[in-house]
Order: sequence, then C-alpha cells, then structure tokens
Amino acid sequence: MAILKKITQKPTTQPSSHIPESLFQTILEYGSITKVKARTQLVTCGDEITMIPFVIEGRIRVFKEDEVTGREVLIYHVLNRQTCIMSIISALRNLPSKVDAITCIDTTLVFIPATVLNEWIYTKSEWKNYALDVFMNRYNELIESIESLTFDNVETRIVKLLNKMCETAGKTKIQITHQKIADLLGTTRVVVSRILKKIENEGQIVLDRECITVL
Amino acid sequence: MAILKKITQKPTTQPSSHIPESLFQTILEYGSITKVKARTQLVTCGDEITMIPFVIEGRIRVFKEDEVTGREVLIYHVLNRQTCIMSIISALRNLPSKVDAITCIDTTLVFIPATVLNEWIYTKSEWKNYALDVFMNRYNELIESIESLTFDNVETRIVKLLNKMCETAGKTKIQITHQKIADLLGTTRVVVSRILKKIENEGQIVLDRECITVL
DNA sequence: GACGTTGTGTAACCATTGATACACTACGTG
DNA sequence: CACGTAGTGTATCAATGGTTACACAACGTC
Repeated sequence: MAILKKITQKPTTQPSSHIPESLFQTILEYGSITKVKARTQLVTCGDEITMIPFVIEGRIRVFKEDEVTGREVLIYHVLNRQTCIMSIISALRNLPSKVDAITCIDTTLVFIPATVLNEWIYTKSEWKNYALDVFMNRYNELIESIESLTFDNVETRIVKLLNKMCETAGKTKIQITHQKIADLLGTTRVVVSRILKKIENEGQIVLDRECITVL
Repeated sequence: MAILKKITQKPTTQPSSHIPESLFQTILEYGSITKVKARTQLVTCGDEITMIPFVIEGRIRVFKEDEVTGREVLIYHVLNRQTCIMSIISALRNLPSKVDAITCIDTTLVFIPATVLNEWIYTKSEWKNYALDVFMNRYNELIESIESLTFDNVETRIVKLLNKMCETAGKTKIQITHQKIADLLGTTRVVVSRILKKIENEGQIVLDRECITVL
C-alpha cells in the first residue's frame, strides 16, 4: 500500500470494535431493520436520544458543527456492525445530543430503544463488556484526534487522512470532494484545495474531479 | 462569580465522577497509601501500566507531549477521589501508555494492581458501572476539547480556561504561570503572554507574577 | 445545446499563531 | 549584596490558515 512519504508514523489505534456475533443476533431478533438513504440526518445537536442505532451495512458520520461559521469536524464514523457511542452516552445520561449524525451512504440499521439497551448494559455482563470495549476504542481514537488537532498543521492532517482512507478502502484511488475533506478536518474548502494542489505539485498525488490518487 | 464577558456560554460538562463510597473503601482496604511529591512523573508515554492510581488528595495532570516541539496539551486532570482512565484503558488492553502523567501538587494516592482492578471490573457489577460512568464523563470532556481546539482561537480558549479555573477554585484570583497555561492549551508561553496582556488592556483581568485576577 | 449546479483553481488580503531574541523584574540562596 | 533562576514584556519576522471573490470546467437535466 502506498503511503504518502511525509508521514512515517503509522496510526496506533486499532479499528473500532465490532459487535460480537451473539449480541448482534440479539439485536436482529429484537429490533426491526430500517433502510435509510444516503445523507439522512439521523441526529441533530440538542436532540433527545430515545433509539440507539446499530449499523448493519453502511456508514454514519458523527460530527460537531460550529454554529457561527458552519464549519464541521468529524468525531467518528460508525461502520458496519458498529454502534454510536454518543447515542449511548446521551441515552444513559439522559442528556441531549451534543453532536450531529448523518448517513454518508445508503445505510441499513437496526434501532434499539434506549431503555432496552440501558437495561441490557446494566444487567447483562456481555453487554456491559461490549460497552466498555466500545468506549475504550473510541476514547483512544479521540486522544489521537486531540493530538493531531493540537500539533499537526492542516497539511499533515490531510495527508494522514488520505493515508487512512487508502488503508480503509484497500486502494489508492479515493473518491471524495475537497469540501468533504474540509468537513472532516474542521477547515474550509479553499484551504483544502490549496494544500492538495501543493501536494500534487510535489508529485505525491494526482487530483481529478472527486478523485484523489495517492502515488 | 465573575465570568469574563467574552464567553457567554457555560460549559456543559458536569464534573468528572467521583468514586462511590463503597468502592473507595475497598480501595483503601486493598491498596497501600502512597504519598508523592509535586511534579513527580508517574507515567511516561510508552510505559507499560501495571498499577492503577486512585487519588485520595492531590492532582495529577495527564497530557500529551509533542516530541518535536516539546509542546504539551492537557488531556484531563485527575482530582480527589478520581482515577486515571488512560491507565485503565492501557492496562485492560495491554497497550503501552499513549500519554504522560505528572503530579501537579503533593498527592496522596492508592495504587491497585491492574490485574486486580481488571478482575473487579469484569466480575463485579458496581465496578463495571463505575468504569462505564468514568468513561462516559471523560468522553464528554474530550468531545468538548475537540470542539474547542477546532473552532476556538487561542484567546477564546484562554478565557474559557480562566473561567473554568475560577469556578473550580471558587475565587477570582488564580495562581498560575503563563508557561503552565501554554502547556494546558498546547501553545507557547509567548503567545499566552501576548494574549493575556491584550485581555488585561481591555480591562478584564489584572496580571501579576504568577497570578491572574479576573475582574 | 442552454442552463443551473457542483466541484475545482487561484489570487489577494489579513488575522492568528509560532519562533527567536532580548530586556527586565522578582525571587531565593549563598 | 551578588548571583542564578524563573517569570514576564515585547519586538520582529515568517508561516499558516481563513475569507472573499471570481473564473472555469464537468455534469445532469430540460
């Protein structure tokens, strides 16, 4: 796999944990399967959370939006067989959501009422272990985000993002717009375009409409 | 309580959870009390974690350091009757520490072997609940940090910090150096001095050696 | 093909932040 | 008091990043 030269260090976080098979079966038995179109807003900051989503197939982007500038920053993605930890926290604590959530692509998911999941987590040992597991993974992810936000400039963060996307996708050609990259990193489209062009001029990537190829 | 005018919004995070009395007693019975001087490095990035600290009285600063520039950024403080979530994660996962930890002041604490705590968490319901509770609080804290790092400029972050410190201390006179503020926020001393002076000129604070008074 | 929409390139400008350098003050210790 | 150290003030310069504005290309739709 091609890795942009600039970044030698490999990310240390393992991929966020999938739900164990037995628990997954419970979910399928209990909840009904829902199909949601791409770009559906599932949660808006301030919402009460009454249902916890489990993704069967698809992708949810959980992010923070700045009211003033409209800029966004990614908190995490919920991928196949994962759940959204912020929903669980909001539900268990009875707090309104602090984040927004939106489907990136067409997504199939199962909703479990928060009250039910709450009971599972506090009475069933394997659910509690699963919750702990998810928390630990997500916490580690956030620590890395904090580190990168504090010490890395935008160029470094873009390069890290591209490398990560290549790794996740298993290929070096990524389909994404500059605006989406800006939304993941908390910056603006112009800044992203400028930096991508610079990296292209250095011969490390090739740019095309909605497409970045890492060399 | 005086609040610097610039920031109208109140922080939304509740203080991180203290350990329940019954669990605290277990700790006191099990572990031996250790006294540690101020500015003792308890954990260095890369360390294996074999003992989990519980603070009886004092304060531990958990932070990330950038190897290149030497700049630091606060992850969280461990206060009275709290424990260090990163230690627990590292221990449960068998991963080396990603962070540094140092005592801010003379601190009394109890160390519990990670293996023991691990067993408690995975076999005893109230320990598991406590762990979940701690995770949720700390996770919410980190989300706020991410938001602030992404959208706030350094001045805003300094003001928020000052307000928070006033609130915690219950007074408007804070004893701290500019370098320490820089270390909490991930920036440098010169930047902090410059911005503090600006806020002083605006008549919102008064500066003195190792002392900031919020008006 | 005309049109609107989306995505990109780029210039110009400015505010913020970081780096370096140096002066000066307060403080503790011998 | 002489000295070293820690804390602060400040100037200067460079790099980075955010804003605005505008041009143009690719794409879909009528």
